[in-house]
Amino acid sequence: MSNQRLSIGRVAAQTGCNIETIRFYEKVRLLPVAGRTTGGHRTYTPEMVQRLVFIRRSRELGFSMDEIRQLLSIVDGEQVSCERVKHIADDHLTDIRAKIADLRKMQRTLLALSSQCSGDDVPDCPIIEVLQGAARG
Amino acid sequence: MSNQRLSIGRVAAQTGCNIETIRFYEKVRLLPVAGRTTGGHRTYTPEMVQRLVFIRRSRELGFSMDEIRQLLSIVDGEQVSCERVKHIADDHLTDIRAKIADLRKMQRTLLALSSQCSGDDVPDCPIIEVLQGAARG
DNA sequence: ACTAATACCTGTAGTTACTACAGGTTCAAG
DNA sequence: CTTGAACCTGTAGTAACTACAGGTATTAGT
Repeated sequence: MSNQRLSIGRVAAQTGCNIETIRFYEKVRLLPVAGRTTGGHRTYTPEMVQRLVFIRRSRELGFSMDEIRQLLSIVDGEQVSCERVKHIADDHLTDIRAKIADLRKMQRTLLALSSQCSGDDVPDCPIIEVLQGAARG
Repeated sequence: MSNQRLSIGRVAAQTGCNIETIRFYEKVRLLPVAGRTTGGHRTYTPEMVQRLVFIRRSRELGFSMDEIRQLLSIVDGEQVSCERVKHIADDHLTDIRAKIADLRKMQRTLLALSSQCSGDDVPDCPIIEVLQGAARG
């Protein structure tokens, strides 16, 4: 492979992203169509690697592909608008808060149930009873 | 419809589950195959409704279909083993804790970034900078 | 230059837990 | 007996990938 164009395997190794995922991002147009060698293997410029890093970091922060698309279109635009970025981030924070609240509710209920459950090999299980329809506090 | 066998629509209304979901649960064998009228409409006994309630409650607590299958097989068994139920519940609690931890990490990072972001219509956005590769504290 | 090992290619199907049709049949009420 | 609502089957779509199968390119070593 020529001097600075990288193979997909090297990009994967550098970014910690796996090969199928890189191809997948191209398919769903998060990444631009890669260049090709004469034999048809994909080649990547440093800029594309950078973009992939951006995508991965965004995913790590829980942004959806759709949100990432919006972020990328801002980055690709003439100038970045901090306002629009903040809006996307804050919406996402609201989602995260809601998910945490849901999980905590489950956790509280389950902890309460589990603590009433002896864990012995007995047939009377409070967890099952609640699931089957007993009222809950 | 005869005296105590309910139509799928009534079951849906009673349980708050939607019709497609009920059919789906039958297909994936969380619910037993429903009876049929001569014309082919599904009919449900109160026991089946009960089972659906069980499934729904379990889903509300975040149990996966697979975990629910395990819980149901315990319920269907000769005798309920509180030990096995508690084990499933406690594993699930571990999952929940991990998910909450992940979300909180995202939340912390995003809050830090968002707070540095003026939200003005300016081109210098700290969120974008971090996503593009600046180091992070 | 040749060969073998590894890397890469395309395309499809599977994952979770549903939801949303399309196009047809049955049921319940009047 | 008709109409409208409820129901039927089967397929495809959602999110974000992952895992093949079956074939071709590249690269390292001789």
